[in-house]
Amino acid sequence: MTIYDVAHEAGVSVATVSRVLNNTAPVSPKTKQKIMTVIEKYQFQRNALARSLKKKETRTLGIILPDITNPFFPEVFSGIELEARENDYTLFLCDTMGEYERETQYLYMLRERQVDGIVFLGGRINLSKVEQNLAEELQTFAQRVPTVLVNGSIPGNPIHRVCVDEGAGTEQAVRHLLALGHTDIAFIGGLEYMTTTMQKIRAFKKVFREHGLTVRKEWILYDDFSLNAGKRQMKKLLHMSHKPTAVLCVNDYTAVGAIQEAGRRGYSIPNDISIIGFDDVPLATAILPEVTTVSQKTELLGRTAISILHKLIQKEKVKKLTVIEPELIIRESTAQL
Amino acid sequence: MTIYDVAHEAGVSVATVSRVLNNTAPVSPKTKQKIMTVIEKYQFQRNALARSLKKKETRTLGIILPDITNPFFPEVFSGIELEARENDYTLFLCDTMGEYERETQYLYMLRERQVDGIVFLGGRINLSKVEQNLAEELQTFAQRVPTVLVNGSIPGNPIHRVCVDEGAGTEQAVRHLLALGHTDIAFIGGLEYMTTTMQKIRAFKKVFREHGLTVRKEWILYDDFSLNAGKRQMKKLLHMSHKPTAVLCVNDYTAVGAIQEAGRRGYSIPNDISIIGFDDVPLATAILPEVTTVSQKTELLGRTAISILHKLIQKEKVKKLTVIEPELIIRESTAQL
DNA sequence: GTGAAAGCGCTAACAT
DNA sequence: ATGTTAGCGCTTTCAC
Repeated sequence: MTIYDVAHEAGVSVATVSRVLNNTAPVSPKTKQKIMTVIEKYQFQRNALARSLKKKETRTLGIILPDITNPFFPEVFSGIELEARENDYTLFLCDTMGEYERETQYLYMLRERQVDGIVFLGGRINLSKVEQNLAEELQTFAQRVPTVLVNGSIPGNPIHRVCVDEGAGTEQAVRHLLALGHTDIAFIGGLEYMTTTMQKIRAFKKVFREHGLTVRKEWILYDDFSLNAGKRQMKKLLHMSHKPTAVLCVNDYTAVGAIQEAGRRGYSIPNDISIIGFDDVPLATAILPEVTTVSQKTELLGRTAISILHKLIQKEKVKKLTVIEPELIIRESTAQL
Repeated sequence: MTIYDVAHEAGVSVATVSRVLNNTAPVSPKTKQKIMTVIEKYQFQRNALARSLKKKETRTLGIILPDITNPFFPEVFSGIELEARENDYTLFLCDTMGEYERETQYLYMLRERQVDGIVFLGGRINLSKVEQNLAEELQTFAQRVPTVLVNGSIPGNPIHRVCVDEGAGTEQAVRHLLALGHTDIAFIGGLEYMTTTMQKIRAFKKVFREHGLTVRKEWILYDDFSLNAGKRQMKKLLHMSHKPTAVLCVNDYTAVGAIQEAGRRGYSIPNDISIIGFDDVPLATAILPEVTTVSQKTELLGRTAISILHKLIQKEKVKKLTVIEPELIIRESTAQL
């Protein structure tokens, strides 16, 4: 059923039907009524494809992320969805499952589908050294379709982005530990070549330096971002002759893994060791002790990304970088030395 | 840039360009080459809107689910994505956040967008008594666009569905507990009017009946599906004069909540109380003790849903109901009485 | 092997 | 207030 069928059945022209559908010009109550009756009778729904083709706007957005299974992403997706809904966008969700090549594929696919904009999380924009061609590709893309990066960047920062200040968050965490009397602090997890990891370690070192302390190189343990990373590296730490009294983790997932491993080996958290996470995903309050962590304000992060993207789409002026201040959430996994 | 521009630049007709783009008819190597050159030079990408409008197929699917923040759903979404990708579908993700009204909105929206099919998880199809009009709406919808329901149904089962046999899974769990010597078993969580809850309780009772046991009414504790539900109801249980020695939880989330609460009150799991979850989300292995649970085989579930949907779309014959057998995963939260 | 042209369902400029 | 009509960018039939 098309707009023509409706027009015919109601004895009017397609233009008039279009007018009542879009409320785009005055139509007499009578004809309007006639048309509405037909629409309801046949449950007519217009074809968004045709509409978008003509209007050159799809009201659709692409979200590219590396792993929906990692609890951080559903949380920010939730914020994205909320804000998108308010602005009447529908979302394509593209999970690259950590493969950079797939990012490229999705980028092309989304352009073919004429999305009004995209938001890009994780993946290549988290690499401290982005391959030249990956960066260029994304930049070229961003010139053609409005794009915002979340918690990441590419060299030269040519693309709009919204970021949590992970350095500031880490500083808060370290200061908290210091205030509790800890100076033997280790850092667990995160791939060395990702900015999330680097920023945190940099901030960690900075605070130490300010306090005239130095961080022990053997206590900086790189790994991936998984639960098992936390377990593995905690185990390593616990085998050392000189053990830290507190450990900072790259995210809540690894923190939980670390806590589990410590518990399994008979250590009591936080009495024997203080542990601190990052992100504040629901998992952080699921375990005993509940994890002290740094909130990324995930919902706000998602909402902000869309609100910026929306402005970009309307060609409003927006500043290139929006920073979100994280917040230390003190719970049960940290204690006085 | 359109196909016309390409045609013009290459000195051929649009038909020919279309032919090489779609490989839909033989084109001489020479002209093909000319066209490819132009395409690469200008980075031409075709407009999927126009294409879909003409072909009456969009290669898009709508996924409607109640809460992407609940770890069960990202897991099945992952399976969905995997299978969708293999069949070249792109996904609209619609999170209703538990609001039935929003399901309706998304249903309409997806039809306007001409999706080739939808998969529907949770929400109204999980209600043991679906409101008449909600059921009808969905049924009418399913007649017009291929639809598959995951872990749910509506009266009369007119729509294709794929379900995990939650009853069978629960039976395995109860038998496991029985085998460990437990007969004082409680059940925690789940809204009373949802099928996920009902099916489990029914199976629970059935196994008890078979063994000549009866379940204590005061040990069946309804609540929602959250972590806090687990905490709340475990607390209640622990305040009773006669306490169960084992508890069955409606999902892993509540199981973890229950474990946390028990631990907080000084009970040792599984020594004092055995606890068993359902779903087998990653959370289940994140805590100490790792939780014994029933795997829903989430990835398989997602993949199956799409593979059925795909067949439906191609108008292949598919059986109305596909059942997936769950599997008991014995870990650390259950022990001999 | 290639081209001309109709048409997918809609919007919007122009006419009445 | 309403109708006519020209596209939007593509696929596909029908000619040649």
